[in-house]
Amino acid sequence: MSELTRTHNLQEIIDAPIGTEATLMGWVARRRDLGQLIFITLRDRWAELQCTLDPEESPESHAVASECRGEYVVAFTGVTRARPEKEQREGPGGDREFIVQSAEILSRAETTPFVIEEEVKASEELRLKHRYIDLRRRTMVRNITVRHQVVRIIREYLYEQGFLEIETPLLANTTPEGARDYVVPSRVHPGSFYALPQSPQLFKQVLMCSGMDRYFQIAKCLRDEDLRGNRQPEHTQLDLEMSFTSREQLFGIAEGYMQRIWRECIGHELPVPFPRVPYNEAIERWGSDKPDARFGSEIRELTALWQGTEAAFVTAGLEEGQVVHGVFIPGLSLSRKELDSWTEKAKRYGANGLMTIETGGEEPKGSVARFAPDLQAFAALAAECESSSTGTWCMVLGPKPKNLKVLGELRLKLGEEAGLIDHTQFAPMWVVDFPLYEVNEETGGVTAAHHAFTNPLAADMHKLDSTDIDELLSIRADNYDLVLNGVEMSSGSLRVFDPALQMRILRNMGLSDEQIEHRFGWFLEAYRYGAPPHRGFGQGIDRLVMSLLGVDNIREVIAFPKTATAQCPLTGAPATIEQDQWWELRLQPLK
RNA sequence: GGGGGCGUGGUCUAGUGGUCUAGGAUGCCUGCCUGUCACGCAGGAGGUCGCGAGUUCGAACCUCGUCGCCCCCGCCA
Repeated sequence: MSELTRTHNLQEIIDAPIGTEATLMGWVARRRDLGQLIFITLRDRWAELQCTLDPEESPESHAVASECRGEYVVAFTGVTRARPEKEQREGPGGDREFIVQSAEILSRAETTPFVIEEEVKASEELRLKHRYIDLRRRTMVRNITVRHQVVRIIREYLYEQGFLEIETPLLANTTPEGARDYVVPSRVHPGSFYALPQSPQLFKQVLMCSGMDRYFQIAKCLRDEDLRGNRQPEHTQLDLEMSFTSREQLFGIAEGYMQRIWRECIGHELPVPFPRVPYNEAIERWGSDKPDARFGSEIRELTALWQGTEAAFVTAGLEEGQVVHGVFIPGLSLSRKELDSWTEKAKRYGANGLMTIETGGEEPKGSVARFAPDLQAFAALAAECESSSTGTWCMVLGPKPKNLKVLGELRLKLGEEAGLIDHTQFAPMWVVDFPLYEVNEETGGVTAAHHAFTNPLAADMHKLDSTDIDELLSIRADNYDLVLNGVEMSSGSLRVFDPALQMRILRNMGLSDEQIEHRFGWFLEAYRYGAPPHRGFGQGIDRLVMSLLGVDNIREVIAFPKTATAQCPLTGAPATIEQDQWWELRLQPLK
């Protein structure tokens, strides 16, 4: 092979003055052989450029180009020239071509398993099996590049703010709660196992006890649970923790880098501060702790509008103390068949049925329009909520919590159906003050809703010693989720830094002092030698990049993702191990 | 753990019991072509219809099992 050196990448030669001499290297994206003239579209990570091989210019190069096939790696030496007037094209490099004076094939390529094109037709499985080929596609280059930019911006921003980037172990201990752990057998200690961290939670809190003050890490988090379109067994998280700081200061940090990311990556200005919405209010208004606020149609209580109705089932429900809630979907009009399908959906979410009233039309329509005591009132309320009275009220009758849950789900689907969601918009919000505890279905007692190290809200601290389950469940935590377009982006809290308070919370969860000592002893001890108040959060990087790029599959923003069954089609992982490895680890598979 | 969808030349797909000797597009190979840019034109090669069993005179097509992929619920920060 020759001693050629690349002088320019394709973006550099496109940006250079016409007439620049260069040696280019890249992949043959396309070859157009006109018999005499041959055009080769060269591709690298940066760009694509048309290279012209004219036998009158260089017979040798032309001969080499005749041999070139798709995905051959070539080196071209020559000079850029302005394209003839009529041959100019829109887009980067469309004004020029590269006249090749000397050509060399650096590497030949077999026919690829699928065609490299933007609108990729190959199955995802095949793309993953040959991911190195898939990653040559412009969209994948863009996704991976934007991901890089996101991480770079986060790092730069946090360095400016005085954060220390500190690594924590991957070989750690099993976490007492949460998801299933990935475990790693210890050869040195047969029968003992490390667990791969579900997050660096305990380490980062202990780092605060060390006085590290402002910590962050771009950390891999691992959990052995079933996968989804936006879940992978290993995902990347911005893990962050700060001492001596208020909630507002912490929000300012997150808003700072979010704003910078959106501005620099896609030129979109996110207004700060993001709205702060208490958990209880989010549930009331959107029926969800992660509301999609890109559209209105918030949930309204409509019980009053049903007083005096002739519909027996409604009257009966109201007498039992049930209530009516609804969402108004502007522009929505349901056929008989569509209504049945939506009713089916509502029932799947737990409702007894779906009541609709279509307003704004000539005739009153909808499944319960004829029972409405005052149709005008529905139209008027619609106009007040959505500044339009043309559309459909979708209502459910039942206990309030169930109504809110059902409508929370329906609202999203109906909003999508009615085209109310502007997919170019971003609606971030902080949802704050979640319940500290939730009911533990197995024991009937309470367990930590988020994790056991979340500090209660100061105003609710006095309820901690209550023996009443409902009282305990009403305790709010000093925690917060960053929600964007209905997706949870990050989650964090003020941590318990008083060992005595931590004990009370763990005891409320039904743990004995022995269990607490065994599971969290080392951690609680760290808080006995001078612990600062501190708070932090973890932010999912994969989901952030998905949202930024508007893609709905997490695999599109990860270079080497796993399949839905947690396998890697490229490497074949996970795989069996050799007999001597079993032996060395003192393990054997169960029959 | 449960439910649903898919599996046909390299790739994407048509085909719902006999018309299939499996069609198309794209890719690949050969030839022709000096301004193409999804180049064009002509010709050619390429298939265990995921795998196994069954039903049937006859199966890409129906049934059962199995494997793989995707989506949803459970689960999961």
